[in-house]
This record gives sequence, C-alpha cells and structure tokens, in this order.
Amino acid sequence: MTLEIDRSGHGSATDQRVDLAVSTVIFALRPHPVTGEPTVWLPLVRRIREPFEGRWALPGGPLQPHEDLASSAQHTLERTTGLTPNHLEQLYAFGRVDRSPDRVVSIVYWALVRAEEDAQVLPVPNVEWFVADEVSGLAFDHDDIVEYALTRLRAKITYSPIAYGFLPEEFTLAQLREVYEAVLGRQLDPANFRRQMIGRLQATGRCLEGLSHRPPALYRHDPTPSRTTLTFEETR
Amino acid sequence: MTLEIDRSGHGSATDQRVDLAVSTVIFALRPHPVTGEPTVWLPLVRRIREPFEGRWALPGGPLQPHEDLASSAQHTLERTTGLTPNHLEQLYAFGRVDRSPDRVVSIVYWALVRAEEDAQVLPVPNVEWFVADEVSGLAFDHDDIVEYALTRLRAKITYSPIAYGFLPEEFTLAQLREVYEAVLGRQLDPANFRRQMIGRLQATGRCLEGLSHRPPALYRHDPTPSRTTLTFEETR
DNA sequence: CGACTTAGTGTTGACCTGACCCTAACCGGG
DNA sequence: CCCGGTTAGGGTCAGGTCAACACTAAGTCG
Repeated sequence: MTLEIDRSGHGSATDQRVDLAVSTVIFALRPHPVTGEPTVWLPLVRRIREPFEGRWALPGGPLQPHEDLASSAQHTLERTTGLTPNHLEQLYAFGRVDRSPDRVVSIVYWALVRAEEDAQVLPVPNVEWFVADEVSGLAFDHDDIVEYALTRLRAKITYSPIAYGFLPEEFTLAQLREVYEAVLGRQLDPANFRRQMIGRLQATGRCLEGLSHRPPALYRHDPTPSRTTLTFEETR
Repeated sequence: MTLEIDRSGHGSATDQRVDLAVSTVIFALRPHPVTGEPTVWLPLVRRIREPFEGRWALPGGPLQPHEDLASSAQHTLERTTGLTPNHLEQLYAFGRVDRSPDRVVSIVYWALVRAEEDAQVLPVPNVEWFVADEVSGLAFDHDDIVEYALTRLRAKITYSPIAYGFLPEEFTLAQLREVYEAVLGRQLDPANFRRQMIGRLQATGRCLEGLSHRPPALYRHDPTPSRTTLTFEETR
C-alpha cells in the first residue's frame, strides 16, 4: 500500500514520466456456453494489485528495454496461454491521461489462436476465458479496448486472409466458413462462400474421411499475395 | 531503489526505462516543383542534437505526463506549422529496439492540412517542406514511417471520407477530384468520379463564378454516417 | 435400394465499375 | 450575334461481383 502511494506520487514534480505497457487481446474460437455455436473467446487476468485489484484485465505488462513491441506481446501470450500465436498484429496505442491513476500508455496487440492448440491450453492461475462479446466491467479502459479489437477483427476478416489464424494447416471449406460465421455472427451461403474463397486456396487433393456423408476436400491457405495486405510489421 | 522495478516484477537494471515520444506526419497538397501537378508534401525538422544531428526528422517530441496522445500530436503540429489540423489520426506505434541509440518508442499520428490554410504557413526555423514521395535519408526509422503513412493515406482515401481534410468548407467536384488524383497519383474519369461522390455530398445551391467556362456547383461534405468509419479516437 | 446429409455447381437478376460519348452552360473573339 | 473553345454534368453499355436459390454429386445408414 505504501508503495503504491509512493509510486503514484513518485514523479509528481521532479522525475515525472510516462509508463509504457504492452497488452494483448487473444482471440480463440470455442462453442458458446448457451447456444453451442462457435464464438469468439478471450483470456483475462485477475489483477492482484491496485489499481483495480480483483478486477479482470487484459494480459500484459511493462515493456522491457530490450524487447521489441511485438515480442513483448508474444511473451505475454505465451505466459497466459502457453501457446504461440498464429497471427499477431498491433491494434492501437491507448494513452488517455485518465485511463489509469498513474500515467500509463498501453500499446495493444491482438492475436489469433488455433482451435487445435486452444484445446491444449493449460489452466493458469488467475487466468480465465470469457465470451468476447459479453465481457464488461474490466479494469482501466479495457472494455473499450476489447470492443475496438472485436470491431477490427470483424472488419479485417472481410478483406484480409486472417481467418486461417484460427485454423490448422489443412481444413475444409465448411470449417473455414464456420470461422467466418463465428466472427461475423451470421450465416453465410455455402455456395457463394465457396466461390469467394476458392481463388485463395490450394487444394491438397486429400479429403476428410470417416464421416457419414460425402467427404469434403481439404485445402491449404495459398500465401501468394493476390492483394497487398497493407499490414505493417516491424519485423524487417 | 525505484518502485518501478518492484512493479515490473523483473529486477533488471537500475533505471533503464523506455522513452515515449509522439511524432506527426503532416500532409498538405502543393504543386510539384517540376510537373506543377498537385502532390503530397510534408514538413520536416532539422535535428539540432545527437543522435542524427543535422538530419531531417518528423516533427514531434516526448509525451508530457499531462497530455493525451492526440493532444501531443496536435501541439507539435501547431508548433511546426502554426495550423490546426483538419484531420488527425493515429498511425502506428514504432518500437524496434534498434531504431534509436537510446530506447525510444514513437507513437506516430498523421494529419491533413487544408490548402487554404497551407498558404498561411509561416516560415519556422529549422522546418522545411518536402515532396512526400521523394524524402529519404531521414533520421531514425522515419523513412519507413513516411512510406507507411503514405500507404495508409492512399488506402484510406479510397474507402473513407478523408479527402475533405484537404479542402475548404465548400468546394467543386473538380477540386475534390484533384485531391484524389494528387493522392493516388493517377487520373480519374470525371463522369464516374461524380457518380461515386455525389451520394455523400450536400449541394449548396451556389456556384463558383467568374471563370471563363461553365460555372461548377459548390458542394459541402455530408457528414451522415452512410458507413461506419471504424476510426477509433480516444476523445470520448 | 432408397432415404438422408453434406459437398459442390449453375443460373439469374441487381448492383457496381470503367470506358466512352453526348449535351449543357459559360466565355471571348470575329 | 453567332461560333469555337472549354469545362460541367448526364447517358449508355460491356464486364465483373454478389446474394439468392435451385440443382447435381457423393458419401453413410437402414
């Protein structure tokens, strides 16, 4: 307690500076607890310190001087889920003066995790998963951040090949469509969906067998840059 | 022992921290010095200190503890141009470890300035304007930042009503088209351009007169949100 | 074999886009 | 006062995309 006060008053006159943190919104698809339909989930961490002690918050931490921003985001991801992200991208830098009692600017990343890996997630103390659309009452301005991340995810999936971030290497068109339906929250016409996707996919020639109906073909993501993705990553 | 270390949880070096700066890419349209065609320009500041002393760099400075990010960007804009921006938006947070000898994370904004106001720009010591596509050899990673800002500008103008950031309150369709042509760097069909734009414009009823040809109608930007703009600004 | 289920194809009409032609309105000079 | 020049603004048409929906293909199960 005394330390908190000391810290907040730390830079009042002389050495007042701005703290820099990196947080990550981690998305995975899991069945909705009520409807059973695939939905977007994310892990949150229960705060064990003031401010906002006891509230849920996005995983993250202060930026280490030797770490790149994306590395920092990836490390918090590994720490909270034990997984490596399939897609990692900067979301936004949040820096309102009043977003925290002490002055902190958070650079937020968002990540996608495969369903297959998602199953291997080990329970981590103080970490719990929630349906992304239903979280509220988070610490700091994290409610706004989650909402914004969802908006970006839903917008970006319509013009950029990020859905593969949720899928294994090989997948059927139905699985791919399920990802889109889960993210966008509405049904898509299988026939039209197929036509839109087929150009960006590589057929593996194999089929998924063992089901009680016609076996669907397996595809792989075709990484040829049909359109410039316009994502800027600082790993160059 | 600073309490920052206690908070980070890692007992690393003593006072090693990350500095936080806010820079702004300021775009305006001016005639190209060779072709005379309207082109994208931006102001740069000559560095008077190491590192990169004598090199050109984006205007900016350290984030003040009492300032919001966007406010900081706007202040540097006023400082370097004496103008208020017509459009101000966060671009990206650049934080590579090796982008500067000392560890600095730069949160970069980009802004648009009206041509009319651009004419009133006062000469500021150590500030000079350049054709955006032709700058190179800047300090830090600012070459990359300018290139990325241009990419974003050119992408965003195609799906978001930001062109008005370059224009006065009332304008003709030819002026609006001139903005698009300058940014995109290619000619546009006046007839098709009209059809695409006309839905998002309000006719003022007035015309621009005094020219030696048919007087063009004056329009105003229609701010009805025909589509969600998906820009997140922290001013709420 | 036949019912059922899911994979995948064809077709159609509405809409958007680019290319291009045409008319409308204003000027200035014989 | 007509006439050519210039720019504003509208019309048309071919090609592509997209949603909607009917249809065929290929498996399993009884």
